[in-house]
Amino acid sequence: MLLLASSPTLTLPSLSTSSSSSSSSPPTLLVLRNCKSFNYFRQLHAIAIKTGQITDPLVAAEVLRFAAISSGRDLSYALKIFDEMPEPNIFSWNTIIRAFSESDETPLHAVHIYIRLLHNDLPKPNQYSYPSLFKACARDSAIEEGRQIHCHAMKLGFFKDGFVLTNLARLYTLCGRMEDARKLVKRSFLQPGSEANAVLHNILIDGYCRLGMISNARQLFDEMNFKSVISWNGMISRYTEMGLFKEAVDVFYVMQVDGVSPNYVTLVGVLPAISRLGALGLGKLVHSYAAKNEIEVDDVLGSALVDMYGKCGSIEEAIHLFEALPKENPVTWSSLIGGLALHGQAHDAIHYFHMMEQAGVIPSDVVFLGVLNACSHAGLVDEGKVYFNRMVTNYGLKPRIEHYGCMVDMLSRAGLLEEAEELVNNMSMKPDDVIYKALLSACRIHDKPEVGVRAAKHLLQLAPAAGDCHVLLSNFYASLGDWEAVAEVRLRMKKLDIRKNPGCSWIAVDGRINEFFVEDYSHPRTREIHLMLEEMAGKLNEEGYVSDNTGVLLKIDEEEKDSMVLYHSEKIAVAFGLISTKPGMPLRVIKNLRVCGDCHEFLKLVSKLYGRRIIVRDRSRFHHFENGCCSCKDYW
DNA sequence: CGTGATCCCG
Repeated sequence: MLLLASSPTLTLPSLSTSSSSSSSSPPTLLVLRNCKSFNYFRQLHAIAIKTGQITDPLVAAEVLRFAAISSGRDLSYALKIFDEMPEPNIFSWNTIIRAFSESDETPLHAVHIYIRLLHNDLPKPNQYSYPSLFKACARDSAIEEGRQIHCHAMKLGFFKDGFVLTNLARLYTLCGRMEDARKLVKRSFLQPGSEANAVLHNILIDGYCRLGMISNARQLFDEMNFKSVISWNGMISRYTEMGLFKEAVDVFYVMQVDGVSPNYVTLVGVLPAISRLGALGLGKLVHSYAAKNEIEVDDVLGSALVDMYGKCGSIEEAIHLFEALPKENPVTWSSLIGGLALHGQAHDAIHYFHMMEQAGVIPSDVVFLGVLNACSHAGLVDEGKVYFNRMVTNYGLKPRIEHYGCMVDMLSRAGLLEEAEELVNNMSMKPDDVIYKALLSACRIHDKPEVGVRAAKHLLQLAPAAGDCHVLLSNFYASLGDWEAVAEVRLRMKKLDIRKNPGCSWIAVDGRINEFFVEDYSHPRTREIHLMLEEMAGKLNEEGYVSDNTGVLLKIDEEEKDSMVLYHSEKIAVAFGLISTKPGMPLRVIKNLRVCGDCHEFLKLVSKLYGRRIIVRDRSRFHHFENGCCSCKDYW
């Protein structure tokens, strides 16, 4: 009974070797399969040895299984058990091979064991041996070993086995050998419509995407006439991963036209793309699809939905949905806190952070990014410092470059340029271009030329060919009145063909996304849009609005072309929204750059004179324009 | 006694 001391609630099989041992299946086998802890397992192992049950190959295999591939595995213990087996059968060989193939430290040890297995008087490897071996090679990028084992598998006749082939394809794609992987598909003996063939193609598509060869991936995808729902999910996720959000959403549509029903993973995969596009209508559709099709909104899908509502401008919905979700997962919290930060609701973000702590959930570094971002947008410098310190001292989290980015941005915009620069100089890693951009853009507003000149030098070194950096540099020198430096930057841009990022805004109307660039005349209703713009300008002028063309005159505008600010993309998008939606309907616009000062004033007035809520998400945050005011309180 | 492809917050 001493053995029971450490786990009194568990029931052990009887130690007596009398009548009960006559039953056909040894009780130890069942108990082993349900065993949860390693301590308890060692007791069972001891019992199996004591009772002689260990000589039963099934019991021995199960003992090895637990030591080798259960969650609390112990590889050296497993190897000891394996080496003490008198004549391990092929199941046990496969188990120990798999155990090492999944290890982080010595995956190739699986191959060493395999070499032992190749001796004549031992069992022959079977189709279950090879998937683990290829995984082992993939983990170690051991392409030469992989090739040789590939030959063995083919010689033994496993060229029709789906699992052998898919794992082999995985090995080749993970090693970047797309040609070899492709040959495998071409010469495979798999049935065209079989599941294994779909898996094989999915692996290949994933391989092309990993190498950035998205058009090869898409071509292969289009050629598949036996796509599984996983094939569709994969394509959607890969597009999203590469920032091709429109394409992701497009595939999501086409899959449904093809008659394939989206499942849980489809929704989780497509939501981030919808979020980035700010397509609230489509996001709501996904939400109701989940409800109608009894797809459970758990913490993962729930977090994706909370993120979507936040990024699509409906922070109230995000909060409402959050309340109904399980709250053990830090991702659920960071989705909400990140959303609140985007909307400038810093006090709410901090409030939820405290609730998270009270709920006993350990915050991740992403949660802190949300909190710091919120403090930065609201100018809460003291609070920002408190949470930055708390992250390090209370939670032992190392600040990443993004955290420093938030802090530098927060300090700079609050006018504390010297303090910001001190932080940059003392941070524990090399500052990147994002950091110097934050510093430099604030130097212009707060008139700190010395700090700015130093930041500009660093920026030119770090990002010698980036368009947005040069715009920033030009802005900065222009604010100093240093026209020679401005000319120099512009000459450099011309010589190196460095271009500004084209400004782009989009607005969804009736489920369709309408995209506008600066001075864009390509939309079918462009004539009406420009008449509307002129009407708006006239109406605003009566109210005393004077367009602020300074940016244009100084040639320091963020937009693509040096044009009249009246044709900035967000103004075009809003004009289009006004003529294509019912009076009183809110307008939701997404923009890829920061809103300029003139557009900000313009939209404030439009919200008042046209009686519309205008919700604009720019590169860093939301602006809710209503009745002549903006939610950012002009601090952005 | 058993192996493959899709999955939330930066």
